[in-house]
Amino acid sequence: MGLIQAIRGMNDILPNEIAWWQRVEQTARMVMEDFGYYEIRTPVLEKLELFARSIGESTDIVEKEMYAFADRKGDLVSLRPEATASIVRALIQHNLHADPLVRKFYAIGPMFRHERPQKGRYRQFHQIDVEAFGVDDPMLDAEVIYMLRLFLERLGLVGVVLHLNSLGCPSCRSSYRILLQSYLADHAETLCPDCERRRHTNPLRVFDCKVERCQSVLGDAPILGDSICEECASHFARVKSYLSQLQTPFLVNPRMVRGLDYYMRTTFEVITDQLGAQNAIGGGGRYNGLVKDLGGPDIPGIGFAIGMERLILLLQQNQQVGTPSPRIFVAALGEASRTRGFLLLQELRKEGLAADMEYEGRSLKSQMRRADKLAAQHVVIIGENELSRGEAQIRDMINKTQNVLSLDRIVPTLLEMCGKDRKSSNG
RNA sequence: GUGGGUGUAGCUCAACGGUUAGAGCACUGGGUUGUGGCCCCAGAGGCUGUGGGUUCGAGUCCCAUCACUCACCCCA
Repeated sequence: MGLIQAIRGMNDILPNEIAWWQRVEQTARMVMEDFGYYEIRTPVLEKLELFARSIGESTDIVEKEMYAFADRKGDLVSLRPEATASIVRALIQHNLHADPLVRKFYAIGPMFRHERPQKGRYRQFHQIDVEAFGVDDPMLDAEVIYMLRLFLERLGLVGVVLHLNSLGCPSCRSSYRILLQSYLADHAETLCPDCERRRHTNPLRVFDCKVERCQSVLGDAPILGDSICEECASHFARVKSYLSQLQTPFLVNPRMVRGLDYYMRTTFEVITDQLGAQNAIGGGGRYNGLVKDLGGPDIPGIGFAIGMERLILLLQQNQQVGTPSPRIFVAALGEASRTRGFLLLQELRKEGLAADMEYEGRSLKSQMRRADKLAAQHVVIIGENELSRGEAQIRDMINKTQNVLSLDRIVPTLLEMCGKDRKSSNG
């Protein structure tokens, strides 16, 4: 089609799937707020520097995936590729850390990364994002992970595994890095070209490689967990202990490395095997140095993000959502009846009843068909005969029964019949 | 950014290089003076993604381009 289309990798979310989004968002809000999180909304556009400094100059996200450009004034800006940086910026800018009550935030909204689209990967995608500041205790690490699990459980998600790791702190990681680099140097000729490059730029990332040769090399590689400092080790041990006491299953994955530089100590990912190549539906970790690096006070932080598209794809594979609500349909025959029906329709809506009609004066049969398609529970039929007597018929579409009522009793009667659940929507 | 696959009706898909491009579902009307689902009949709906080329002739073959899709890469 030569017509204007949506930009590549950016999708319309159409009415027939919006119920999924609403359910996920509502569930998220309920769970997060029970845990003491407050919603925050930050701009989708930020100064480029914010992302470069927080995520890391040499990460893939910053190097090649950002929607970055110069605005009309010449300032370098970018659509946000993730939410943490913006929330930290807002925290610092508004001194939110000074308020002991408001240090836990959640945000829901679109993110942008210029990658080649694929199943579960889009250029505009949506995240539910959670950040908690000011607490270094592993109790919070465990609680954050527990909340993530509870959220997914409440949605009825099955078949996902929580991977857990500790990346250590900057000091123990740098000593490990040297260890790993020398090991990789010894096996340099076996590595794939990508890993040969990564060996210098970001050796930890070699663990993510899916090439078999590389994985076999890594079998004997030094493990980060063996060389983290005592403090980090004990932090990690306590996280695991709390999780066990919370009966939250996890899989320690010493090879899990995450793609953003600011993570340290606890990191985690929720993995599925049902989405093809894009197997992470959520992930996060601790980032104690980040607030300070961005010019704020030296306070710790931890958070995670959930990919809504991926989550919903998974839910759709295993569940169904109903279409909303009780509906009343007004069927009218003849010009005067149509006018009366139109006025009645608006009265019903004013009373909070979901109702609709056929506006184009089709045959009664056609109108009944439409009512059936809409799954209307009741149809109000106003023909010329009824109108002349000041009456209408109410047909119960489920029981196939029908009776005559005077027009002025229609609204109260329908209110009584569907009043109880008129605001329910079975999601 | 690199590779593979696919673009035909609103949707799912047919059509050996050869008349006027078909089917199912969905839609509209009728079968029933004014009553839904099932059934039957009829109708409407297409610049075959776009632009070039080969050919007497292209939905079909070639090139380009755009989009979708899967994978690499990376991540949510």
